[in-house]
Amino acid sequence: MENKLPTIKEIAKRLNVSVSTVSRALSNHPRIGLRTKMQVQELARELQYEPNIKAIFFKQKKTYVIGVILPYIREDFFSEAISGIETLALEHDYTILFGQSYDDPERENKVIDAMKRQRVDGLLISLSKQTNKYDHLLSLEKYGIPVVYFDRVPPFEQAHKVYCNLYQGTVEMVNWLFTKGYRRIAFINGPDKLQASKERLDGYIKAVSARKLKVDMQLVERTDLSRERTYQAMENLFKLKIPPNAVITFNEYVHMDAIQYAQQHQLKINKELVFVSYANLPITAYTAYPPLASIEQYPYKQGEKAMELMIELLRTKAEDSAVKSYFNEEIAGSLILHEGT
Amino acid sequence: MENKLPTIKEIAKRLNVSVSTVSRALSNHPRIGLRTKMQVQELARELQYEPNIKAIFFKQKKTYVIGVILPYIREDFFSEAISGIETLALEHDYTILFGQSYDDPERENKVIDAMKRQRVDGLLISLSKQTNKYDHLLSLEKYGIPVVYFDRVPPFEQAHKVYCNLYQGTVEMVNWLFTKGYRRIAFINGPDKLQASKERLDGYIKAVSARKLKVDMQLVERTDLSRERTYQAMENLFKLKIPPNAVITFNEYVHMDAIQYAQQHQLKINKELVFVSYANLPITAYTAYPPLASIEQYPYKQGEKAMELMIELLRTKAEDSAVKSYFNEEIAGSLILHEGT
DNA sequence: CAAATTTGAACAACCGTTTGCATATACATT
DNA sequence: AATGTATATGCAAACGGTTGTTCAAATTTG
Repeated sequence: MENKLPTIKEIAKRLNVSVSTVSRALSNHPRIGLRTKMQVQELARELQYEPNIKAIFFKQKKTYVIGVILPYIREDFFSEAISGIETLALEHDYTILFGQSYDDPERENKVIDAMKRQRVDGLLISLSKQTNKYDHLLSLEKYGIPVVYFDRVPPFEQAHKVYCNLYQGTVEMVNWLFTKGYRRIAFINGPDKLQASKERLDGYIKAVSARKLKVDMQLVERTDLSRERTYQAMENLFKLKIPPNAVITFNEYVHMDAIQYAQQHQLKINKELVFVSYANLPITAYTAYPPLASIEQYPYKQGEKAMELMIELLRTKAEDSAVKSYFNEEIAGSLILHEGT
Repeated sequence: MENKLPTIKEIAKRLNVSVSTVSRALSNHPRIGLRTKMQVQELARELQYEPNIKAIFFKQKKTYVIGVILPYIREDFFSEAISGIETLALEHDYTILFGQSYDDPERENKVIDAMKRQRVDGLLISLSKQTNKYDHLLSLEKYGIPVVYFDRVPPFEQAHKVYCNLYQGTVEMVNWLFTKGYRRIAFINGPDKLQASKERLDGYIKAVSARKLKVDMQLVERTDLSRERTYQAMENLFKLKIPPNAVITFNEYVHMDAIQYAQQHQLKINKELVFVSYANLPITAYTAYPPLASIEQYPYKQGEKAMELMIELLRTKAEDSAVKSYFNEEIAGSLILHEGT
């Protein structure tokens, strides 16, 4: 029963020719006679022969496998991103090896090691929000495994990156709130370490100060993205003497937690205060209080772009590894207004 | 710069010994002298040698890679399932190769082929809802690549399966609605081909007839899971002379679409009619009208279980491939009531 | 018709590692 | 001194392919 996968040897033996002949016949080498070629090809078809890519890759020192590591596949943002990656990968005959870090640097390292052991051709990674040591990643590059970071990118220059710049989008969003008449705009930001937090904050400060207003740092809170910390942030904001009438949240998971807090505390959402956010996840359309506006971060596009760079890196690697410049691909986030505002 | 990954040969050359000696020294073979062993091990450490697992696997004819194919990673159900798979896989030193079918049999086959080419040790798959040909899958098993189906399982017996039985849960859910006083219970089912649809319907019919009531087939609708078809189903139900006062939806994506329809048509949700569903996704907690009750299908557990079976299959494969019985693992879905009912 | 050229196919090395078997010392035993 | 026996190491084959080189036969050329 256990039909072994047919090999080139098997074909050679049956046809009484050498393996090299079979190999060449299959790849249509001109030095092989027509008769032999036909015979080999027919038998191959008959046996449903498929070359053992592992053996070939092994020789070529390529695996055609790209590792992808992201924090939580549950988050729509990342499942969209991996879809972009996968689709492009498939088109170029790459396959993707999957791993989650669960925002835990230790697990992240474990997964990185597993991928290294599997000898992936390259690695796409969106960093855990806690990651602050980069040796594991850097060592990959030393061994010739290119790494492209996307969305959650490291703070240093020497890396290939794809991310969404939120600075301009944030400025736009704040301006939009101002034109709608909201003056007291709170901002619940994410973890300090993330570049994305810095960009958002810079945009916020820029937009507020452009109105010749002093930035009130009491209105700027921070959350580690846990529900508890978000509740805490909301509490701090709403016990202020003059509470905000608009809240910008770091992303829509924070948004939903903030909304829940607001509901529990009888705040009149969309009346006495409004919410705007980042990510523009489709799921919010189904929720009771979607953000009035949200900044689209194009996860699918980011994934695609990251994979595109990877393919480029792998293509040029062989040629001149001397030219060592880094890709730094910025996708501008854009403000999406939701219905009925 | 391009530090090649060090090989056993490299070490052998530097120490002027043979590769076999190095290999044995590293695996602590007793026939190697202490001095040599130490030298080899030290140099290995120094060069940060790591064995090329690909070469070893190639020899062993194992890859330690398990393919996972599912319809849409975006759906929480599947991202939970893959997390269960991944975690267990990692514990057993397996890595997972990822692919989505997007519910398209053609793409499904492409991905299956890619996985076959990559010579995965085994395949876990949740079928596309359109799949009705199984040759691609069956051919894998012929070549000794075990396949375990989860959640969306094929209709025939000869396959390893893990799924959630919804029959009993559905009976419970209908009974619960009855005790709450709802008598006119509609049912928006999913595609006929899915076993899951059949189970749900059987449970519904069983529970209704157990009350000595005649099953009114006007109350049973079907959707292909698209928003349009769900709207259509809702329309059919609510133009009945006596419209339902409770609706069971196939899953929570259908639920959310149905809710949207209800809102658009000024139906008084949770007043003149109530909704219950399947899947029990956490996201519904954030929505305006979560289902009053939902049947938990334990995606994480299903993923874990499927991987567990796979590990078992791979473990026993070597031994006696004669014993060819199929695993058929049923996990009972359970009714979860939501707050405030 | 011998020499040169083309054609078709086999040989062998290689990728990195493991492992059964052979070999070469050194030492102990008759 | 001859034999036996550990002990430590090397050789070579194997996994499934690719590819540069060699070699023999068939064909063309002068």
